[in-house]
Amino acid sequence: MEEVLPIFNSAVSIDCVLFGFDGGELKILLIERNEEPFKDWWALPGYLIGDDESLDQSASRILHELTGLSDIYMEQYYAFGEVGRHPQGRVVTVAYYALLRLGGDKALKPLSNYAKKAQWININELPKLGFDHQHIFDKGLEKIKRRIKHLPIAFELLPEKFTLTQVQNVYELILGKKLDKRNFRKKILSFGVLKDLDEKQKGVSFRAATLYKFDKRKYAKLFSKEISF
Amino acid sequence: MEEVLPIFNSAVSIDCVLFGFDGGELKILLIERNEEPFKDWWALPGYLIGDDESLDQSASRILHELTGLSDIYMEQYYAFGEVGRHPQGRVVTVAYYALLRLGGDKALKPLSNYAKKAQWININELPKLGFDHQHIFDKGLEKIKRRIKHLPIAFELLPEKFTLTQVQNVYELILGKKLDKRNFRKKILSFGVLKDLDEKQKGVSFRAATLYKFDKRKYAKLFSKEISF
DNA sequence: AATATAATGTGTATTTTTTACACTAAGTAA
DNA sequence: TTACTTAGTGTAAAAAATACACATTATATT
Repeated sequence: MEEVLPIFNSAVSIDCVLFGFDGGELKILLIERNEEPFKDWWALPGYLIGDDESLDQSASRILHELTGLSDIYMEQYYAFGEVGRHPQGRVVTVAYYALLRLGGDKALKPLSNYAKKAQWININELPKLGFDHQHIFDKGLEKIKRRIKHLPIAFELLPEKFTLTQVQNVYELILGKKLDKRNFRKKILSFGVLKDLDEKQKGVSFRAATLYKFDKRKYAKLFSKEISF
Repeated sequence: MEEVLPIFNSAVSIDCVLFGFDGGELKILLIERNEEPFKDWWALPGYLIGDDESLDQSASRILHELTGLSDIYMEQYYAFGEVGRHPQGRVVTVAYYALLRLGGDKALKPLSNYAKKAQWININELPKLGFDHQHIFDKGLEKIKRRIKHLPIAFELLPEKFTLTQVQNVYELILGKKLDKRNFRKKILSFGVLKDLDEKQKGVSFRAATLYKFDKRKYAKLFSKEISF
């Protein structure tokens, strides 16, 4: 007696929640869609996985095609599969997030015309999003809030050289609350992943702050360590 | 100009990693498969999602059909989608875990004959598993290790009434190391979710320990709280 | 040159949390 | 009654988290 064989009638997509920090603001990357469904709507960059790609590979490729960005390490955080979430059929989407350093160099030019354009938008001024993307974004924000408390992932948002005040700004934006300056510095330095560059900020109109960079080797070690019970 | 429409040529499945605690051992629930591929192999209980079910609903239904268990709260933790992971086509699987109290009452009887049988197996004595299920299990174990450090989820593994020593045993099994008895008790009680039942263990051959139960209301509150930076 | 401005950068005392550590109490079995 | 086995308990020390305020420095203005 034979059970029903798998029926390949579904699709799997990837959606990317990319956080960026720019001009003191926390932003995410959205595209303006050029295709139905939700043509002309804003949405998270996302598309169907390819037949010969793992989920991770799909995520990188899709991000590249829709935004022009490459070499971005993204982390998978949840799969969304409500029945009616895609109007054209059953599409389960796997969501990824990443934290990015913004600033001049990385241009946004969709290679596919599936997206009209890609743009960084302040997370407090999000437009109405297509599909269930608002929900996917909300979960992504929650996720990084939890993460940032345990690991110094905030550095991924900053340029190579940064000041401690900038780091604190990122934390305050993500956590949505003010932190004490002295305690913050004490704690963030205690991770042991910041290197004092013996170098000052340039082009600021008041006292220049010391620049730091972060030590990738030590940073990587932190990820393997676990807090013990 | 028209982009390619979504092509519905994939399948999505659910796999469940159910942890159970019994006789001082940490076990997971496996099925012996009755269908190709991997007929006669051991595997995690899992099957394809249904057309009219969300992922969560599918997970509950599949678990029930393959093991007879119902009313189990499972949590999604990762999606696995390597290209060759399923020999019959592209199947992306979404993994769920749950912690269960074992013991007499819950019988294991697969309703579907997709599984020959379901059985609890010590996590240190796992057989070779079909598909990439060993990998899925490994990730699930990692996940609960991290979780148990922050939230008292171990109680989900215990019977309604339990002793503090039993709780400690569960922690030690999951974390894979010995813990100090006094410090453990201090900490576990400090969560404020345990209720002293003023009642002793019965039928043990030495000094009987005090029984506790856990307070579901306070327990639920813990989940919403966050540790602040 | 002097002054105002705005952000940088620093220390300590207090409280809370974590850790390390060893013996007595109670119940059962022989 | 004795031997055995597990339950149950406290304290001191160390480490981490918190609360809190002012002097310093570079620039811009007059």
